[in-house]
Amino acid sequence: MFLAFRESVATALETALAANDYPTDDLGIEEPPEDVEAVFASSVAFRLAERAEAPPPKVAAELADAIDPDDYDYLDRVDVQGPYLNFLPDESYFADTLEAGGDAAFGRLPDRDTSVVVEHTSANPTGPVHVGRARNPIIGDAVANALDYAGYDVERHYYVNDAGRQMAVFTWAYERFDEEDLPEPARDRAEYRMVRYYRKGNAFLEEADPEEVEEAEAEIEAILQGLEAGDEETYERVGEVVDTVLGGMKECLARLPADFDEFVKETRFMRDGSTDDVVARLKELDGAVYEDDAWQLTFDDIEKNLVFLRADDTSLYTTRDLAHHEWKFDNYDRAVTVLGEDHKLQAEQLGETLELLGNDTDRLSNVIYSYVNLPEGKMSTRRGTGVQLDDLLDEAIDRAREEVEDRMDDRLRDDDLDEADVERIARQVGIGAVRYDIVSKQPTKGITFEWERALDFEAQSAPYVQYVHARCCGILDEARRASESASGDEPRADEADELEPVADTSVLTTDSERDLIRSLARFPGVVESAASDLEPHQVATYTRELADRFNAFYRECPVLTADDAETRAARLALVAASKHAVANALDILGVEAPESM
RNA sequence: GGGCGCUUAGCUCAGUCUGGACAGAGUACUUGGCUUCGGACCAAGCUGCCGCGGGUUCAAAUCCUGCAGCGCCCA
Repeated sequence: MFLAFRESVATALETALAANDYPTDDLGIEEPPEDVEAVFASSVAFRLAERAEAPPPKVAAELADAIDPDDYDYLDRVDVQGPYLNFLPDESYFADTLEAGGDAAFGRLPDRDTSVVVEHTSANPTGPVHVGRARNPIIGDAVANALDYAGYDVERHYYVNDAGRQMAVFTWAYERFDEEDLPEPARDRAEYRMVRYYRKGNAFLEEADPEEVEEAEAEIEAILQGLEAGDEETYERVGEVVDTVLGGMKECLARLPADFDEFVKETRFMRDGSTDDVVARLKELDGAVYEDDAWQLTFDDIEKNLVFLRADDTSLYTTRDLAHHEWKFDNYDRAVTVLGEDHKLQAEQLGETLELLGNDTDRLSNVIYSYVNLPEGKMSTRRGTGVQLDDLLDEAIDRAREEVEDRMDDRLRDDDLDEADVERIARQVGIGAVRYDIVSKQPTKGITFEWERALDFEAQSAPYVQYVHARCCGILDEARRASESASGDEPRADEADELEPVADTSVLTTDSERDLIRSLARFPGVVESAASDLEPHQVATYTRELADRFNAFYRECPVLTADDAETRAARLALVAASKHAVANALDILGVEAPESM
């Protein structure tokens, strides 16, 4: 309704402007401050004042007069408040919102028939996922979810850098060292076992006799050359290491959960010839030069050249990534990449080069986030410094479990939570809190990881929002049981929230009811905006507002014990809509919505 | 040295792209509220040179510019 109403307002304004011979390129539509009753407002009168040779309030009045609300859907009236035009919705706006909210898919936008590939995480398979990287899957997954809700056909990809020096070093180390010479793994899972070889290998290259290091470097070089030459045996050796480590990392990411439709390997674009093809086309470009023993590409806007082919004819990471991105363009309408700020220059060069190669780079967007650092500095898989994501999640779950147990005695509701429930709630709340904390902030802001802060369940956190969902479920559950015992019929098997299809909003008269329904109406607009800006934190900001509004409503308005049947039915519909909005908003954020907690 | 990003209440953050109605939340601190649908809740109070200086504008946290601090990147 929100989006349809915005359309109406835009059309109304445009028509009124045109009728008065004003330009229609700037409508100045905005959402007014909270204490103004309107859903939309326009500040256009400010800008027209000079041209009209009249003060803004007068222009605003003139425009308001030119609009007949009857001509536009959902528009009840246009108020003039000083220089502002305020657009107020009619009752059908609220009624339609309540009806739409009854659908479990509330907030999902119509199919756009447009495919998007979201690439995220793409961490080199060198070892356990640490917290420094954790922002990527959490933001990436939420971006993908937001696009999905906004009606795009979304594919989630993890690009696997299996052709670089890191993997050659890893493969060499894995074959070179014996397990009995390694320390115990921190955790009994593939990537924790495997990373020991990688660390040992790197330490060896730094500390061993120069002669031995030289020998090792020759073996590493041989692996790289083997990959470049398309040698099958080399692929298999490297592939074993890559797949094993990646297998463990997948398990870790699945705990968030962050799942992928496809793991796209870099070597794929070496083997299918597309990297060679890219190289050939790059050489033909005007900006291509051979300098300092390498083929490079110069740019107009970027100072730094892009080296795309070494003297020994080996390709570089970015060269292969160019082939990768052209493959994306061939298979998807749009491509979104979530990457750390350290890759920003690379990404700019990549975009420029794709453009020079004749691609339409408007189809490509990047979401860039700042790294999570420890108070004492950077995290590193190679050096073994940092906090592992697994440890953070375990700790979060442990603390959440303590909370659940502490609160057990205070619970008003006697729904007898058993051991399995406690464990479920601990997991939902613990992991939810970690994700919410990360996804609710602008990605460009730096985060310094601190245990206490990351695991704060108070504050504007996931549990606060999750609690609203559980409350809604509790009320709807009560309502269903009451209706079953009253009717004496067979228990209905369908959803509790389908109980009361009647949505007569005219009985919802208190401020808290109106505020809540207003917030509910905005939800599809929030989804739209979060998806088009690729900013899932907008959804997190919204969940807080919605939760606030719901709690205020809950306090003011008894639902099950409402004065009359109509009010009860309408309030139940409000609860059902709230439940759907909260559940779906949390779903976008990748946070579970518990039915009880 | 050059490029990019960040800087808003004691603390953690929205708001900045697209300038517009008195700059908002939470937390902390001070109060008050459970025989009533779930108190992980609600209500009231307190909290600001929006990093600093200049500019554009009827209007600047928001745009431009110089500077500082922090982060990232570049040989």
